[in-house]
Amino acid sequence: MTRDEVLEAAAALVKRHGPGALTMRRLAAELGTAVTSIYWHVGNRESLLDALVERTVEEMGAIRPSGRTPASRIVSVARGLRRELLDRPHLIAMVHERGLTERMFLPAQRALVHEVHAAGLRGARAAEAVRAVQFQAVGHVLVERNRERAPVQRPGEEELWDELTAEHDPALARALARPADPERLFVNSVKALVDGLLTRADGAVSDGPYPQ
Amino acid sequence: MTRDEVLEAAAALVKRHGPGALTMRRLAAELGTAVTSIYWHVGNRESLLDALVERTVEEMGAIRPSGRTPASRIVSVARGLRRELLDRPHLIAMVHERGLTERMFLPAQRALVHEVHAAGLRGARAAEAVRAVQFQAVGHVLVERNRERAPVQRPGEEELWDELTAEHDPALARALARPADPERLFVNSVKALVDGLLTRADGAVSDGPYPQ
DNA sequence: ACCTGAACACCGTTCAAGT
DNA sequence: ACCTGAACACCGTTCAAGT
Repeated sequence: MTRDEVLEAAAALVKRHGPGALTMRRLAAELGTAVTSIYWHVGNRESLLDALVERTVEEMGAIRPSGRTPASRIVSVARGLRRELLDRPHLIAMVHERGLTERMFLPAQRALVHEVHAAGLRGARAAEAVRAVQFQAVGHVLVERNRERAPVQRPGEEELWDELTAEHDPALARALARPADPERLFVNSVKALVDGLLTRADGAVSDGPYPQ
Repeated sequence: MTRDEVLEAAAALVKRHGPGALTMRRLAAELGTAVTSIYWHVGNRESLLDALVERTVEEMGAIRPSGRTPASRIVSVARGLRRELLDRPHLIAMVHERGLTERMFLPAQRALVHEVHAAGLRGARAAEAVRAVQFQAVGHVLVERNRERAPVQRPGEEELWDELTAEHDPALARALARPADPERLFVNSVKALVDGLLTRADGAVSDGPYPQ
C-alpha cells in the first residue's frame, strides 16, 4: 500500500458519502488494512485532510476569461471560479473547515490580475480589486452552499413583511419571502461590484460604462 | 435544573473554550449532573446547538444606519453587521456549520430594506440589492474569520509573483503577497458594490456619485 | 416529572511487537 | 521499511431503573 492509494481511497470515500464518512477506521476497512497502517503513511487525520484538500485544489482547472470588455471578462472569471467550486461540493466545506479558504482563491487569481491590469488598474488598487472579487466570489459560494444543506426554513419574520407592505412594496416582500436564484444573484452582484471597482471617482477609469 | 440553565452553561462553555469544547459529557460535568439528564432537557446535541444559535442571534442588536446618503447608510449597515458578527466569533462557525448562515442576515435586513427604498429602488430590484449586500457582508466575514484560524500560510505561488513582475507591477505583487487589511477591504468592497447597485444603467439612480 | 448508571457503538491516537 | 493488535481516552445516545 502506498501513500497515494490511501489518498485515493480517502477521496473516493468523501466523494461517495461526504466528508463526515471519512474516518480513519472506515478508511482502513475500505483499504482492507489495519487502522494503524494508515498512520504510518499519512501521519494523522489532520495531515490526511490537508493532503486531500491540496490534491483537490490542484485538480481544479485554470480559468479562462471570456467576453469583450475587461469588466465582462472579470465577471466571467468569477463565474468560472463559482462553477469550479460548485462542481466539487465537498471541497468547499472541507477547505473552509480546515481554515484554508484562501486556497480556493488561487485558480482565479492569475486571470483576475491580468484583467484588472487590462482595465487600467495598477499596484495596490489593482490588488484590492482582485481581492474584492475573490472575497466576493468565494464568500458568495460559501453562503450559497450553506443554504443547500440548510434544514427547514423557519419563518418568524412576519413583522418584516408587514413592515414592507406598510412601506407599500408588496413585490419586495414577495421577493424576499422566496429563496434567491443563486446564479442570477451571483452574476448581478459581481457585475455591480466590478462596475463599482472600475468606475470609482478617485482613480483610473475602465474603458466605458456597462451596456446592460 | 432547568432547560435554561443548560443553555446558559453551554453558552458559557462555548464562550470560554470554543465550540469544540461543547460536548455533552463536559457540559454535564460543568453542571454537576449526569450526562443523561441533559438529554431530558434538550433532546440531543443537535437541538442543543440549534437553541444556542437561536439565542445568540436574538442577542444581536438591531443595526442603526448612519451617514448622509443612502449609499453611505447602506455601507454603515454592512459595517454594523460585520461588527456584530465579529463580536461573536464562535457564532459564525456554529451558525455556518449548522446550515443556518442566512440566519445571520436578519439583524441587518430591516435596515437594508429601508435604505434601498430611500435610494429609490423598488420591488424585485430592491430585493436583489438587499440580498447582494447581505451575501457580500456575510460571505466576506466568513472568509475573513476563516483566515484567522488558518494554519501557516503556504507559499507555492512564486510563479504568480514572477508573472506579475514580468507584467511590470511589483507593487501589485507585493500587495498580494502580504495579507489584506480586512476592515479596509470590506469597506471598499461594499462601497464598490453599493455604487454599482445604485447606479446601474437600467433603472433608478442614486443621489449622486461617491465622494472619495 | 426529573435524574441516574450501565451499556452500546462509535471515534483518533499511541505503542510495543512483529516481519 | 512497513504492518499488526491491544489499549487508552474520548465521543453521542439509549434504556431500564430509580425517586
